[in-house]
Amino acid sequence: MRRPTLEAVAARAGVSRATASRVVNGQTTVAPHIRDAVLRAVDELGYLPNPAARSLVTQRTDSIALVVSEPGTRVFSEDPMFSTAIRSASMELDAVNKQVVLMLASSPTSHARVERYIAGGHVDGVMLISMHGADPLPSALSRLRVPVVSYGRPAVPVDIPYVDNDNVGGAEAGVRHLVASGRRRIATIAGPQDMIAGQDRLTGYRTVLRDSDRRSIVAVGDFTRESGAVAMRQLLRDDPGLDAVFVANDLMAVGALQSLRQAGRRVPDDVAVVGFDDIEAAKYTEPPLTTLRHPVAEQAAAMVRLLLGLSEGGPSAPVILPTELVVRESA
Amino acid sequence: MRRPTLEAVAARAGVSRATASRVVNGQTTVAPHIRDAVLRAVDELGYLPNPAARSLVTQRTDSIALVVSEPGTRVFSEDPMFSTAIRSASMELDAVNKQVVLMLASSPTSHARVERYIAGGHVDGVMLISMHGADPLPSALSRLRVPVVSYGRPAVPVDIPYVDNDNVGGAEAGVRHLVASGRRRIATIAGPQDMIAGQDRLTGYRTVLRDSDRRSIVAVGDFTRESGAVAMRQLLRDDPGLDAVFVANDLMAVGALQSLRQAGRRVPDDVAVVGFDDIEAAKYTEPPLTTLRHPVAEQAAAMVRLLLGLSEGGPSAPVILPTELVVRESA
DNA sequence: GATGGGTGAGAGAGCGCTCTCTCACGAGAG
DNA sequence: CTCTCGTGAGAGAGCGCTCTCTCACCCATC
Repeated sequence: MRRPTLEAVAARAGVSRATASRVVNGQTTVAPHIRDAVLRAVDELGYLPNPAARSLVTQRTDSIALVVSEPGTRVFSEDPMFSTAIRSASMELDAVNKQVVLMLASSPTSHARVERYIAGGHVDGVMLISMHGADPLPSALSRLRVPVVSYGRPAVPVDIPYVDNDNVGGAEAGVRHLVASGRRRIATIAGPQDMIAGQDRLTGYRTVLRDSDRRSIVAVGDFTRESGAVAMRQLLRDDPGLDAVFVANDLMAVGALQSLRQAGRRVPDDVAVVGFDDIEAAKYTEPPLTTLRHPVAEQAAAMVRLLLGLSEGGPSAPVILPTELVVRESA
Repeated sequence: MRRPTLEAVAARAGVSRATASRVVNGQTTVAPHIRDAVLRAVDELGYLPNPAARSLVTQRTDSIALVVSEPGTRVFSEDPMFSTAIRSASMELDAVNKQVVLMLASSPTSHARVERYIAGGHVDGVMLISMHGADPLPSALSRLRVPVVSYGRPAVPVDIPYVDNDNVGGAEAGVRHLVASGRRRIATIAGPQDMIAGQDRLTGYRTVLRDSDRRSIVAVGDFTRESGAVAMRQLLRDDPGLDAVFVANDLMAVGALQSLRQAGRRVPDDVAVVGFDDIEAAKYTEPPLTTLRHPVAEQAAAMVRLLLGLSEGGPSAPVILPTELVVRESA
């Protein structure tokens, strides 16, 4: 006993399959009483259109791939940015009745699989969250004839519209806050330099330090708490006299705070700390973290709109969202 | 200029469409030289099977829905359990070439949408992450003729195989640890009582307290940091003399630690704290958190295997995974 | 009263694939 | 040398839907 087909609905309503199809798809060129008859039949039979059959002829799938490329296990699970972005994009797509196909690509094998999948026409569009510079996916996907947008500026110059936040400007604002509060020796824990966010936030730091005649003191982390803790210990060895540190994301700032505590430095009295992202956890550190807020959910939603607009020939200019300094107790 | 079809491949290789199909689908009843000719044609044309056409006849979609039901915005984004589970399930499904369709259902509207989607035959199976007791989805989905498995025991008794961790046993171990270290007045911050994890962890707490002749002191949170902070303040008001608190998850424990700090209590000297989950952040609290670890990734992977087994008539007995006490400095 | 245009419904051709059924052919047995 | 059987390849039906094309019918117009 299989599922009812449109044929069955048409038969029950006493109309042709074509008319039933028109009603199901909401066309208006159907007389009201016929329309009602069809809808009643749909209801009685519990009819639901077969998506495969529909896709076959319409050449649409009504689903969108959300590709998260090269997610380090820890980072993906721990950094709430991912889940926030995924959630927001998902809700935005739900609203227009598109489904989200989630693809996590970490190995060359899985990159190839993703590429084949997209090329195979399983989805109508792709949202790419790719942070890593060496990632082959942005260029690979941009060659396909599927609309692609990116969350964050792609690391390699490639013709993909994207939505990003103002990483440089945010970093500048954070470091300027430290300068303004009289800090002299301002270090930074930078993010990975093969990621745009890592690069840009370091650029912002350097710009302000240069303009205010201070020396850069740089350690590099990989956006995990652990790397933040390690980098902070190294900075304290390199320059025991530092009195502030700008950390490229909150997760690393959490690690840095722990290292400072273990080294006996008081925050903010001895060392001021500014983070980046304003994750929820930033309110619960000891002391609460001064950081730069950027609208992750809005960025993801904007990305969805960009993608949907693209399929309708809309504009494909990058969207850059602003960043806001949130002052708490750490600086 | 559309994509090459199997017809084109067959023509190029000089065989029938049926033979080309056999080769593409890896059947062995094809002579080697013909097989090679077809594969060469596939390669030259860049042929990829049309998934809609294939699904239409095979009645399979090779994709699995991952339904996260009723995720409070904050909890979903902040609790790393979700991303860990999603990641693990996704990787496990990738390995068998199944795609993950992610559906977040939070409102009655979206519940209906999910149900229609599943009933519509878009997917071959469903993995349900539903924590809320009043959630209509478990029973709704179990009525469909699609295999369904659940991450965590469903709150309402319903015939869905599931994988869960030993919440009761874990809570007992945590509280026993507090008893063994000589704590007298042991409170708890319980999780929401319409969630199984909330109920079971409270049950474990109560059992041990009863067995050791202590009085229960209970506040209830909703698994967010904020609610943990609020609950802790309330407990301190209710019983200023408490010397330990068992918190039903780490996120709430983070909030509780903050409230204890603000109230001037030292941890663990004045008040010992035990959490639950062992999220990464537990290592970075001040002081680091003693907690109960359970294997989220393994639980998700086991859920995938359960689902895949189900479609092949495998067993559908619930799987319960063990929990382990991780002693750090907070208790 | 004949003609023209507009509207609503049906007929039927595919979309690209899988799979059953059929058939051709060659080898081995009698 | 004929018959049987097994193996490998082709023919063709159909999966369930959309959409174009066609046509019937009604009303307004001259």
